Amino acid sequence: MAGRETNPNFMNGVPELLILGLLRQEEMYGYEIVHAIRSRTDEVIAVGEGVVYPVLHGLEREGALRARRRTVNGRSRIYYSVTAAGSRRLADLSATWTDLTSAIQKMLTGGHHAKIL
Amino acid sequence: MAGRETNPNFMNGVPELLILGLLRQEEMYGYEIVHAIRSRTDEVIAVGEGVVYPVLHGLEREGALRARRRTVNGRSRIYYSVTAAGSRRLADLSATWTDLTSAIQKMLTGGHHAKIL
DNA sequence: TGCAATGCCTTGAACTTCGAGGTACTATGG
DNA sequence: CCATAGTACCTCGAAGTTCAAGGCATTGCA
Repeated sequence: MAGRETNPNFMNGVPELLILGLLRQEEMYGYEIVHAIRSRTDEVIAVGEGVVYPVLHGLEREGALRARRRTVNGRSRIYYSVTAAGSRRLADLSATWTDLTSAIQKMLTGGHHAKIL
Repeated sequence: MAGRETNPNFMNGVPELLILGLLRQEEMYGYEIVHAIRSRTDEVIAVGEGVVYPVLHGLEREGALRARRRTVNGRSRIYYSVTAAGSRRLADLSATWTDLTSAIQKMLTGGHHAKIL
């Protein structure tokens, strides 16, 4: 019994956050995003295409991204840009991420002492 | 083809990190840890017992934690404390976490511009 | 007596990511 | 001319976590 009420997968939405953050700065296509995340984080984070493409499609379906097909150098690419809804979503995810990291920071630097007995 | 070589679940080990960080400061038992995480993070993070107990058992099996059964107020509790190996593990996880957050921070504050074409 | 809280534990469902594979086209080099 | 590597899209199954809920036993309180 006792309704646990934990939080829904507190660790989620990071790939989404990264992708939206990237696209806010600059229009990009999937394949480019995969490599951009890798290089800009110096390999610290390396998500595969199997993560990026589904996220892209999901965000587009939700209206957070706008897709535009363009051909460059004989190559067909799908460029994504952030919509107004996407900006809001990004702000939300950013806030959540900030809360999370500062919570963890607080825990690690210790110094509370509120025992339960 | 093409060996993707992404990083193994870059988001993992956070519950472990939190638990080790907590126990480094002070000996605790499972049930207490669950509530401590909740209260010290102001509900931002709320992991359930289904997460905490398995992590505790795993860390003990690896030798990162030492368990000691004690009875307090007629209640049997299993107190865990961090071993030397546990401290090393904590240092590793902390470093990984720091790298991860600063990588994400870097991505979000933008300003790189190293396009791939 | 009955209910809530304490304290331990396990398990199945749900969700994410990983890793690999598939298709197609272009550029390069032998 | 053909083979290989790179670009660019996509999907799917296996693996790994976390969630939510439940079970069990004891103590405290009304």
